[in-house]
Amino acid sequence: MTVRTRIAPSPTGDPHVGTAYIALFNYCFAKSQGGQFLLRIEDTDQQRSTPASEKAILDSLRWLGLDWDEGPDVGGAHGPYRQSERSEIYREHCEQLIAKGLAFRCYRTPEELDELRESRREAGQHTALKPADLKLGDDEVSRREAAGAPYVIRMVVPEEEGRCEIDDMLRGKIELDWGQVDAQILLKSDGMPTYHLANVVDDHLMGITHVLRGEEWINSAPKHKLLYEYFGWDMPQLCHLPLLRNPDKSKLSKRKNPTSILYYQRMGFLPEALLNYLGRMGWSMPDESEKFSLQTMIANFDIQRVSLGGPIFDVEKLRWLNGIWLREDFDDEQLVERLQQWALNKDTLLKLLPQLKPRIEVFTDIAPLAGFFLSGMLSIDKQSFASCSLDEEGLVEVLQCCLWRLEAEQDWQRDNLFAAIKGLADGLELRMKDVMPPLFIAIAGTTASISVVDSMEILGPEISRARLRFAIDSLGGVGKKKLKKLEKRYQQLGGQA
RNA sequence: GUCCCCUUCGUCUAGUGGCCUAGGACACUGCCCUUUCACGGCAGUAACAGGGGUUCGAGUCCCCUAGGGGACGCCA
Repeated sequence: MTVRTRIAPSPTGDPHVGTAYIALFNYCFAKSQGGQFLLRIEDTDQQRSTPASEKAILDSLRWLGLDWDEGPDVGGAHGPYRQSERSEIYREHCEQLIAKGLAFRCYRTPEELDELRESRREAGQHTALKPADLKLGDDEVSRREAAGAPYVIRMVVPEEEGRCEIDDMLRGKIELDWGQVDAQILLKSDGMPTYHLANVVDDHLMGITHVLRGEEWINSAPKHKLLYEYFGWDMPQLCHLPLLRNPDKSKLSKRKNPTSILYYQRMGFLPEALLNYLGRMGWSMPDESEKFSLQTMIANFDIQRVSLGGPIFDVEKLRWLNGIWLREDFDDEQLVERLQQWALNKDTLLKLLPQLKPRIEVFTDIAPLAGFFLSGMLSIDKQSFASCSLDEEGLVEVLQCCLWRLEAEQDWQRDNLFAAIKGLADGLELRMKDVMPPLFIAIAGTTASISVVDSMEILGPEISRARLRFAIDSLGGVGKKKLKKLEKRYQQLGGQA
């Protein structure tokens, strides 16, 4: 048996706990049956993937203890495969399908596609575009071809009504309408494959026998089934896992919850506890025990014990579990080691010292000055911002815009951070004198502190962003309507910058 | 809007037709331990979404309704 998780680097470089969640179940499923666990990196979307974001996600999985196997040699690369390195493979497979009449080149422009969808929406129900909808006259095709117009390769799908049956290991038979299945793009105009093509081709070449993925993929399963048929390959067993949720039950998102594995790492959670907690999401041990190691989970793993309701990620319970882990499974020596790995080490001190030295006279001055570097969320409330020049509404606006700006910041260094904040202040037509104090309070808890951009650099993006969010919340948060207005304004600024 | 998935305490869950007077865990409350706080121990509040079937018997099987979520991209 061989399973594989596809990992998609996020544009911000944050490795998402949802990814680790899926990876964990793939890992346990494979290992419990003596199988292989492979990784595949999605990097054909130029927006998302950078070497840094890839590294971040691989490091995170390794930190959690989810080591992947060296899979079969597919297209000349080992390890966690990268799609873009083998774009030729996907093109070849597309050509095969075209030759068999199961795929076609499509020269439709984005504008035409919008129109087609719109008219379909008005007339009927499904917005799925069929090959017949997309077809152009022969002379029009050759005209665009001659003009060197960009094209994509799409798959042929059934035009007529009917049902497609999908087998799910947990849900049994799922029936979906062919009507909602569109002529999916397989190869984008830049020559890169879409998930759907890459997924099927990779899985076949890698010898994947079981696919465990998030339930957001259920609706595209018919496309995948069709592709397997087109290629004449056996389809792996499918298994759709529930999605992790925010407290408001929507799909887990960073706006409402810290979702980055790096955040939990920086906050001082143990990888053992985080992994354990993820294993309790939608899954339970036969004896219902709460605390278990990865090895224990594997030894007791039964995919049928997955419960289908989307579990809410509850940081409170994760904290409790982490406390149990560090009390029960670590003696003082081991804990010292973990603490040093975390932040209590020479490197951290060396980073802090240049900031601290001018401000201290004796060592004991350090604790009050640098305490916020070792803290999670600070104990601040509305009162903490009383000395700021802006009113509460203004404070929230500034902090929210800063948050957005800093969420987009790829290169987390003091000078970049300063430039970002300065640019934002200019755009908002505010003086730095008004913008900086709330930032100081959000990041350090007080305006009497070391440089805020240096602090942010040392704290790292995860904690810094979380503190900004926390500060916004302590000021009462941003209402939905206001958020939209603000977002518009912020986007206009983005145009200037 | 259309299609799909899901539904047991506030939250994570046990439950695979009789063992369910629905069990455990987090959180919360109270008590004990303790110079304090925490840890630990003990106890308490709290759920089968609603309605119809099937069955001798339904949290468990079927149907309808409601609610929640997801998908409808040259994102994954």
